[in-house]
Amino acid sequence: MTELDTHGMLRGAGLRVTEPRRAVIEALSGLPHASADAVHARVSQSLPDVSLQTVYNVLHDLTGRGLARSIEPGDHPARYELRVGDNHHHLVCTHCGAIADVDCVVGQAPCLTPDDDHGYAVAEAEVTFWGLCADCRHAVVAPSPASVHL
Amino acid sequence: MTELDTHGMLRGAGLRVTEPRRAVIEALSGLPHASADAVHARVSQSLPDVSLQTVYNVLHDLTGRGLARSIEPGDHPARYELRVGDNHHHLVCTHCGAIADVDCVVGQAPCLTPDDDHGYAVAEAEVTFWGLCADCRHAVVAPSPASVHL
DNA sequence: TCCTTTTTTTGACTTCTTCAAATCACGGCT
DNA sequence: AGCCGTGATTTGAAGAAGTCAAAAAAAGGA
Repeated sequence: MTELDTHGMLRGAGLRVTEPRRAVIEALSGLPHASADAVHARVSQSLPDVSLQTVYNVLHDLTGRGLARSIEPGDHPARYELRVGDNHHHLVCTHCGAIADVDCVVGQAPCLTPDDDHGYAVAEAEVTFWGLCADCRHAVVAPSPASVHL
Repeated sequence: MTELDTHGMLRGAGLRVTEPRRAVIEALSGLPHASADAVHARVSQSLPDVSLQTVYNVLHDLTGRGLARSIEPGDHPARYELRVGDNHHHLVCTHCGAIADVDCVVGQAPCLTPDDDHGYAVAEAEVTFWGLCADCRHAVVAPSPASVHL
């Protein structure tokens, strides 16, 4: 198991080392693809006084310095991950919003060049796979109205 | 120029034909990638009493019946388009949210199969290219603080 | 034309996220 | 080791986008 060097990460990015920030990084490490709320809940276990606003601030700082990445799937709340810079994509559950990682599908830079860029300076290509996660397949598809038994 | 058969589209989808609905489809036809607000503004030119809520209702109905598609780019408000079922993707401006169409990049179904689907029933692959549109490149990048002249 | 069902309106409300001012604390410096 | 300035956190309020719900209006089949 790789030791998580929160101190080094923060200082390396030019950020001050504080308990809330270390706790957010640790939360994200244990909960990849967590929402701000989920991070807050996790952080609150060890630091009950950290506010949700602080979690938002920290997540904003981390993403701004490249230590974290935010994923904003459709109309689901934003989620955050520490995996950055390795060009991977996401499976998103249309029902519950759960997210899973997908390593780059076609070689290393899939679909990275549109044939016509319409004058845009393209910086990044993002691939999102939409579907039902295993849990929701069972919960949503399987029990038809008539077959549900409580 | 193809004539827009709003009546046929609606009836074909099992929806009643109403002025607000025809107007929304026409707005979308003239403004591809319009937000609900933009559609409402356009519709208001001919039908000033149509509420924003109605526009939301209509857009919801149209997307539900497959007549329109909604695009939800990151933290920008949702946008809508009539082009459906032709597997194209989008260039989104990170600064202003402008959207341009990109025809399918790699063959016909790019990156459509993740090697590991993590138990998800994948229904769709969405590719989004992020970058600066031509206007924003000039507005944001070009004028450095010192070189701006009012 | 009448009647049922679908649409539209109105207005309040939810959720996620950001803004702003005041307080607090990290950490470079002496 | 202690001070101080800048950067971090808290608090509380506000904002944007979209949804919910009940009542009024209109579409279109009989």
